[in-house]
Amino acid sequence: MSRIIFHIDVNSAFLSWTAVKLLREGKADIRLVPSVVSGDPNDRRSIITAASIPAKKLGIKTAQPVSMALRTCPSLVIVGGDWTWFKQCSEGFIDICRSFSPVLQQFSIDECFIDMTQRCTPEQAVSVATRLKDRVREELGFTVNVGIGSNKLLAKMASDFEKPDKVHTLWQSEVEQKMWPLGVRDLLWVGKKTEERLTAYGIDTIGQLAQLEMGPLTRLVGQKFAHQLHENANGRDDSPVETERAEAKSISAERTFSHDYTDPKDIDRALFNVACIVAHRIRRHDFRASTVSMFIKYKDFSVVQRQTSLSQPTDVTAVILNEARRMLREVWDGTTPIRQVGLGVSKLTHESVIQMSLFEDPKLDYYRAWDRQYDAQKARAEDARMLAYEKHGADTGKIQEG
DNA sequence: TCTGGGGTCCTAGGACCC
DNA sequence: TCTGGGGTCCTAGGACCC
Repeated sequence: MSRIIFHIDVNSAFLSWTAVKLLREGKADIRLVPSVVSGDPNDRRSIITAASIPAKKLGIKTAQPVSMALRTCPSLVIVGGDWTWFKQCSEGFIDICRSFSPVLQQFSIDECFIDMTQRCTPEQAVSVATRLKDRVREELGFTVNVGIGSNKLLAKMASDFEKPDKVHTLWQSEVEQKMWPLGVRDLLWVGKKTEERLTAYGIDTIGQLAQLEMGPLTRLVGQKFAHQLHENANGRDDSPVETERAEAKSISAERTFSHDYTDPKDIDRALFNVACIVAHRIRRHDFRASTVSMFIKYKDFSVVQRQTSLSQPTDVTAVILNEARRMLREVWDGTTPIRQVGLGVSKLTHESVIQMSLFEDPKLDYYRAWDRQYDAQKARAEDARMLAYEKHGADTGKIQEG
C-alpha cells in the first residue's frame, strides 16, 4: 500500500530558536540581518552552526570557520547557543508534530518524520501539512518546512526544496520532474567524496545516477552503497518510520585545543576531562562498555585512532582513562603538535557483571567512590543551573509565556 | 579561510578455528 | 608437510549525517 510520510525540518534551527529567545528578551530579530550561531563566539577555532538567510545570501555557510565568515562580513552578528533553550524549542516542535500523528521518528534535534497514511488522503496532505507548519509558527514563533512523499527519502528530499516556511510534495510520480534534474550531491548520502567519484565518471545529476548500470556503480562506491544509491536515485525507500528510539551504540567526547598542544601534561589533562565526561554518561544510562577507543588529530588534520577490548565491561572512569593513556603512549611520539583528542566507548551493555573481587584491583573501590562523588557533584550543578534558569524566567516573565 | 562535536554504518585485512 | 575455503571476530580507517 502506498504510504504518506511527512518530513518536518526546522528552518536554520539554532538560529531561529536563538532569534525567538532574543525577541522575547526585547532584542532585535537576528533573522533579518546577517547573523550566525556558533559554538563559542570567542574561540577563533569555532565554526558556524547555523546562519541567517541574509548571511547565507552573502555566501556564509554552515560549518564554515567563524574567522572566515567575519572576513566576508565584518558586521556579522555572532551569538552562542543555549542548549537548555534549544531542547525546550525542540520538545515543543516535536509535541506539535506528534499531535498530527503518533507514528513519529525523531531524526535529530530539529527534524522528524511522521507517518500520515492513516491520518489523511494524498489529496488532503498539503493542506494538513500547511496547518502543521502554521501551528508551529504561531505557537512557537519559528518556521519549518514540511516535505511530503510516499517514503522517508522522498519526504526528506522534498523538505529541502525552497525554504523557509514552505510545504512541498515529492510523490513517486514527480521524481523524474522534481528530483532527477538535481545534482548528485543533493541526494541523501552523497557527500563530497562520493560526488567527486560520480562526477569523475560523468554522473552529474540524480537522473543520470538513477539510470546508471549497477556494474560501474558498484565499482565506484562498493556493492552495498551502490544498491542504496540506485534505489534512492529512483525514489525508492521502504524503511519504516521507527517510533522506538534506538539505544546508543557508542558514546564519545572530544576536545579541540585553542592552539596545537605539544606538552604531554596538556594532552593528559584533556584526556582526563573527556574520560570523566564519557564515563559519566555511561553511568547515567546505566551502561557498561567493553571497548575503549581514543584518537588524536594532528595539525594537518590527519587522525590516528586506537581501540582496545576490555576483559570485563566497565563504567569506571579510571579504567577507561588508563586504557586511553596506554594507547596514547603507543601512538604519539610525544613531540608532534596535537590539535584535538577524543575518547569513546562502544560495545555497550546493561549487564551487571559479577566482579571477581579477588582478582580486582583494590584501588577500584577508591575509583568507584570518586565516580560517585563526581556524579553527585554534577547532579547538584545541574539542579542549580535549572533553578537559576527557572528563577530568571519567573522574574522576567519571558519563559512561561509560550 | 583554515576547518566543532556527536553519532552511524561499511569495508578491508589479519587472526583464529574448523 | 602443505594447502584450500568458509565463518567469525577484531581493529583501523573512511564516508556520511545533523
